[in-house]
Amino acid sequence: MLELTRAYNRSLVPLYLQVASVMRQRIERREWLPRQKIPTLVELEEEFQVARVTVRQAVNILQEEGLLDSQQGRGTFVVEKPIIRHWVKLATSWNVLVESIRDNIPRPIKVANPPLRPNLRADEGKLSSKYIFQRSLQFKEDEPYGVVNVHLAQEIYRQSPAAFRQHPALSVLTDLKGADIQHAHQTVVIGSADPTTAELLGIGLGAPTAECRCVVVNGKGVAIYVADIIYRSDAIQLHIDLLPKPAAHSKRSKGRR
Amino acid sequence: MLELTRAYNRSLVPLYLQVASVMRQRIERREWLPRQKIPTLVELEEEFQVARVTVRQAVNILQEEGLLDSQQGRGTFVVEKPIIRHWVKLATSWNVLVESIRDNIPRPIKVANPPLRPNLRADEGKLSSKYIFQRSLQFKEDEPYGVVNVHLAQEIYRQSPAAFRQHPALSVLTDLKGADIQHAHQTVVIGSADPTTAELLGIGLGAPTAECRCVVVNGKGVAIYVADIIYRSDAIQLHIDLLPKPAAHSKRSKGRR
DNA sequence: CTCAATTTGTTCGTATGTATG
DNA sequence: ACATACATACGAACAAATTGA
Repeated sequence: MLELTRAYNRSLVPLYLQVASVMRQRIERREWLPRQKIPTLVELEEEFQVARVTVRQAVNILQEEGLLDSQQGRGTFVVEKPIIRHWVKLATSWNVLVESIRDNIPRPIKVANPPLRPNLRADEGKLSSKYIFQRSLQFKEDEPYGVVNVHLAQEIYRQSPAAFRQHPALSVLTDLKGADIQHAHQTVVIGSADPTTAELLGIGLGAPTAECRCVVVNGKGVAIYVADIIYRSDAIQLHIDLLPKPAAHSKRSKGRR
Repeated sequence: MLELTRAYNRSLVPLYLQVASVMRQRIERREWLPRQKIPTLVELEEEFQVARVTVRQAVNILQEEGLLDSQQGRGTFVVEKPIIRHWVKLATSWNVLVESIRDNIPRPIKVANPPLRPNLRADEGKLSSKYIFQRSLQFKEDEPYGVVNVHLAQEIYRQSPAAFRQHPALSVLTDLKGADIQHAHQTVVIGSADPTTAELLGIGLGAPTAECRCVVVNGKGVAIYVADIIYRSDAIQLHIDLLPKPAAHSKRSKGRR
């Protein structure tokens, strides 16, 4: 390393990976457009203040990811159709959530030592006496993008075990008569992949993830459904309508389509 | 490295960093509680299948982050009050958003080469003829946690330049008469820090971030306000009420707390 | 066609970081 | 703590392909 304490030092990850993620971002944000020639190695060296070889390592990574294509003597180009994920839109309302789940074909995963009960914070609801644990994987185009860990109160599970084994728990829950759903909420934070998740999603240990926790509470304040859903960070997107679009008469409860 | 192709190989990040992020996660998720003794080095070696020194490197990192405390002969312990962020709750409705911003004291940042106009997708609205660009930093307890990049249509800015220079654009916009706000939406994806953002937020290049884009469209379909807000990933949390809680009389506008 | 400029690709030597046993 | 192996990063020099004058 040089004598210079550079900005990159804040991060412990290798330099060429840092450079690669900045370049990847430029492609995803369409600052570098498909088929376009990106700056030369010399220019990139200067911009990032790194050696030739380091830029090359970064370019190699993006080549293997199918984002860049280098040609000796000509330059390095963004490929014609860089694969950019962010397909799955996280639901922001109950109806949309249930609808989107109904189309899913989650693949169940056997789990060796299932946790007995969810790790509930006090404000999330009271614990039920016993829970059933299920884990499944969500796929899109044969690629796993989400791990679903569901704790379902046994009293609920008992009402229709067959259905719960075959279909997503949430949609069964919605159709269930005696569920008495009172409240449902979801929190999302950015986390990092633990070994199990990394393995299931095919991402690196510690790679960024979106951790969604969805809790359904019944009339007695008991959490009957607690799901921890972990998405790979590049698979999801969240869309929030802050104001209703047409803003006609601001009807609130307009029948559940 | 051994001859073994191990799971960790999926990630190019150094092993000890991967191990550190798993351990950090356990503390944040409260699987390892404050003051609790964590597994011994030997146990960790076995679990992660890495050498002693590698575990120690990971522990060192978490010590410097103020999460762990090792005592020779006794063991390694989670500190009493591990600093866990996730304070800022991302707004999911217009009113909440405006309210939360009103309390903010963003610190304006000079920007050398401001972009002329926002990079709008077709479905986000039509471009206005000219925009004003502003950048500011959001702080909590003297720590920066968010970078706000705002494009404000000049026609709007002109109506109250003084206010727009002093207050958050969104709250001024809300109070403005001639704004004709028709629709507002926000999208959130997980991204990674570019050099500028990394510098401003004091995080590593390529460290995970939450990228929020908030667009306000007027009656003519013109985007009068386009904000790109980049948060450090550990500072924010998103809370979505899927079903209204008490469902009593569903009072909506109940005075500004 | 040749030449020179441009640009990617490769190699060497050295220093430091990472990971193992 | 030590010896070993491999990865990361630097600077510099050189090779090979492309382009346009």
